[in-house]
Amino acid sequence: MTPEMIASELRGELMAGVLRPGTDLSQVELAERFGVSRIPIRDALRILAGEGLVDIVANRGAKTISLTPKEVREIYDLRILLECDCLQRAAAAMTPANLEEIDRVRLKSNLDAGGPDWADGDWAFHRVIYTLAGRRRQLAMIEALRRTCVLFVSAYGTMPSKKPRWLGEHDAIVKHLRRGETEQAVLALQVHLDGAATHLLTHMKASTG
Amino acid sequence: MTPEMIASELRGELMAGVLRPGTDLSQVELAERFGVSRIPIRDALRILAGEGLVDIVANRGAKTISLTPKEVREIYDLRILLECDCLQRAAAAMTPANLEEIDRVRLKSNLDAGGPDWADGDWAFHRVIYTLAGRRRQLAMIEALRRTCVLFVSAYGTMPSKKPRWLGEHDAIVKHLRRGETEQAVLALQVHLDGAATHLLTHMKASTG
DNA sequence: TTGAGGGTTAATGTATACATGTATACACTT
DNA sequence: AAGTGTATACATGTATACATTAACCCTCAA
Repeated sequence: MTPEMIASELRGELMAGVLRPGTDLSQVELAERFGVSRIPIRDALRILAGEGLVDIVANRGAKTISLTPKEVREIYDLRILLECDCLQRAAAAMTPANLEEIDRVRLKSNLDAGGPDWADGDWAFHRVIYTLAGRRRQLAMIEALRRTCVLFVSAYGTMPSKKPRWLGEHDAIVKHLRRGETEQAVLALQVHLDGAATHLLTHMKASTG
Repeated sequence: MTPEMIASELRGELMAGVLRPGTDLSQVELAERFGVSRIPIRDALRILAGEGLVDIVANRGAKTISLTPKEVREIYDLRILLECDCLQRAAAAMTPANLEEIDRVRLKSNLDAGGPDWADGDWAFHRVIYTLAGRRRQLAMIEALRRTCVLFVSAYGTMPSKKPRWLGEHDAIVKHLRRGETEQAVLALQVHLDGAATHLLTHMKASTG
């Protein structure tokens, strides 16, 4: 049980909605649970804090992040900025073989839609596209932002209600890419992300106020 | 000496060029130097790793980051994306009082130009503008990216050679903002950052190969 | 000479014990 | 009765000691 493994485990629970936003993360509890001392737990919490999933306050412990609607909106705006740029760069380097691969991943990810692994499948689709841009840091930043979103999406669990819409938008993006309509593909991605943001914000405001 | 204080101290040395890119950071050495045990040192290193200034490899220690020219280019591209967007949002919310404040900071920062505090002054100028956008996370991301750049800029120390150019570009940005020419201000910022990237890359390639 | 193997050394990683800081509850003052 | 102060309990922070890993060097054989 290395700190990385512990961080990975906690990250999974965070993103699956098991640990809801704002949950206290006690060092002693986690140490008992993972069967280690508090030292590697502290390391794991620092790792997660570095990823922006956990807030650490000196002498007062760690808790999972808790975002205001305004912050959620900002994060989605950042994703739009970074992901649309990534898509544009990817489109410039895209080959027919890439397009086939993308559509294969899309169809496979559709099978996960609505289920517990939906977030993974969705990300697999987006990632296979973004990877073509050859931008490691940008991809890492996008993934970090996406994780914080997933934490909240899972906590509210209302995405399946619009499953056909999300899948249709994925389809639209691929169609535009096939036709070489980069601008429209980028626009479709922007609409896709903006719609997800609006959807999440609606449910956040409705449930907590 | 809390981990935060230690991290802050090391961050300063990194950005001042005292600790050059790729330097090994021994826990025992740092512990002796700061007069604490290795535990708070480990915490400090994790904090810096979260900021992207230090790379930690399990069982093999920590070292200051070392970037390839390709990565430097990517980071500047990300800065262009995030900072231009920030400037655009800031321009939309800008009042005459804000413009005066910005020019005041600009003039003050000119005094630091070429000296050891140049990076601070430069950032003060950019930050006073970006803050108006009201985007905390975006600003934090920009600052993190900027820090990694400063680390390399300091290490090569060739920025003063083009001092008039950088100051002139700051001036141009403010002039465009004054006239309400947002698009041109954004373009000027893009040119400013791209020029800095090109300058740094030229010297990186020339000195190390 | 070169390459593989093992042993030594020095670093990091972890556990335990102790120190410090924070929160809660209760008594006390106003 | 409300607020403040204090004591106690509990969580986090740190130091020391030990375990473990990795790097380095030396030996030995091809």
